[in-house]
Amino acid sequence: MTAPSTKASPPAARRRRKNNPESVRADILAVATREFSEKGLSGARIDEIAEKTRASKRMIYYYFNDKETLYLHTLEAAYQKVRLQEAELDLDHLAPLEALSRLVRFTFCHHAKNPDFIRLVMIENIHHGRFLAQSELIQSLNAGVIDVLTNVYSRGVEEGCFREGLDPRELHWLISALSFFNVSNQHTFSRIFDWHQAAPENQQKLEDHVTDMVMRYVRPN
Amino acid sequence: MTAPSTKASPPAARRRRKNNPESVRADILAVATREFSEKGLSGARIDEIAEKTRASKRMIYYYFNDKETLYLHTLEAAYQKVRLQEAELDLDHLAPLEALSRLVRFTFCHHAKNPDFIRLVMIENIHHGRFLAQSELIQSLNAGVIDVLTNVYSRGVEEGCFREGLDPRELHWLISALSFFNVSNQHTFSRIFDWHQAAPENQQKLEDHVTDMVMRYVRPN
DNA sequence: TCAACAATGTACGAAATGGTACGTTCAGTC
DNA sequence: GACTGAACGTACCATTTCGTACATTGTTGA
Repeated sequence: MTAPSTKASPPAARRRRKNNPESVRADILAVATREFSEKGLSGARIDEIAEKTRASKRMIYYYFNDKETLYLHTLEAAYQKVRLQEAELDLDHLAPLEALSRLVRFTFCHHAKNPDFIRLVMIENIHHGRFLAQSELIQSLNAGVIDVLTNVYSRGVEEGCFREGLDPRELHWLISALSFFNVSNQHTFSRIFDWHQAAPENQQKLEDHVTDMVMRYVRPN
Repeated sequence: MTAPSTKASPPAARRRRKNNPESVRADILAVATREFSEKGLSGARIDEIAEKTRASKRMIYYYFNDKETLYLHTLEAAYQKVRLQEAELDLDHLAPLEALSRLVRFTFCHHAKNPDFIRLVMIENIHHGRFLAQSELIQSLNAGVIDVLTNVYSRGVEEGCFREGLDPRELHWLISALSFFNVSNQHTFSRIFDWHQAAPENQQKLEDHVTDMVMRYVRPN
């Protein structure tokens, strides 16, 4: 029975319940991201997400209608975050060689630093991309990535430091593949070949190899 | 009440129940492979596996103790199958360039033709490779892969058609990454970039690019 | 000030799900 | 042919898990 201090005026110390929809929603989404990325759509438990949230299970169903919708929002939020980070990359003022090399290293490091995102994409692929297909948001977000590469690549071809005839989309595919695999298959690869792939020195080596590989692939002759 | 014909002698037409342990076990494993690779460890349902089997749920628990053990056996069987197919590859009598190129194409095609295996590895990575770690069988199976590559690579270096200083294990990593990603991320990549990656002509293009990329990576200078 | 709607807590329900108890049939041996 | 252990079927149980009904509290605008 803590007396509510001066009923409605200041956002004072303790109130019985402070409504804060946006924060609750964000909190749920953050917890859901961890849970889904860790255990997958079917492995994650709504009750467990609820427990780890400041809110209650009721709130999950209040803001997101059901488990699958929550998962979809999680996926969308993850893609949005990625695009925001990518947008910071400014390659237009760099020479093509330098720009491409930086893009590759950025992608590699970015994936390595965001395993949650990678895992969500893995999980989404296990589900045949069925949720991603429902999301117009994600579709629209990803147009720009290819544009950046197209720009860099065509500049490079003009200047003669890249060979002709490559498709920017396929180039993006190659860069993605190497950067993605580094995170997605780290556990099995490390265990099978008894090689601590996550160790900083090995990560550095892989980053160099991946960059080197792409650069060798695009250079003339 | 079909009268059992001449009680015990010939393996005649219809009997009430024909005990066939090995076949039942194999059947369960085959169904489990499909279910686990399709829906993951937590997504697959024992009841559903049982339904799709000629046997009953009781038999699953009879031969495999619980869900996780069944999953582990599924994983082991998948790895075994892969190694058997790889063993058919005979590269020792080929020139290094030809041998490496063939190895890359083989890996790429093999992965493409065995999405179940790829998906199981994805799922295993979602579980941090925790089951693979329990299996001495899988650990032992995978030693040979690197040996083959080491052989080809060192021959190539001697003959001067490969550059020095590369680590066969890292080379294997690169080949795996490109071949694996082609299957594992097909759904999200196709959907995001509105590109039918699974189409034969695109698969052919990717196979060529991947091979090309590896060959350019190892060649001298 | 007070109605009206938004936000939240509590308790519960129904179905799904992993696993088991218990009984029956098969197949080889003495 | 009786006996024994392996192979198998049926029915069931205990828990988990998604989701909801219902009551309550906060907030905002007229």
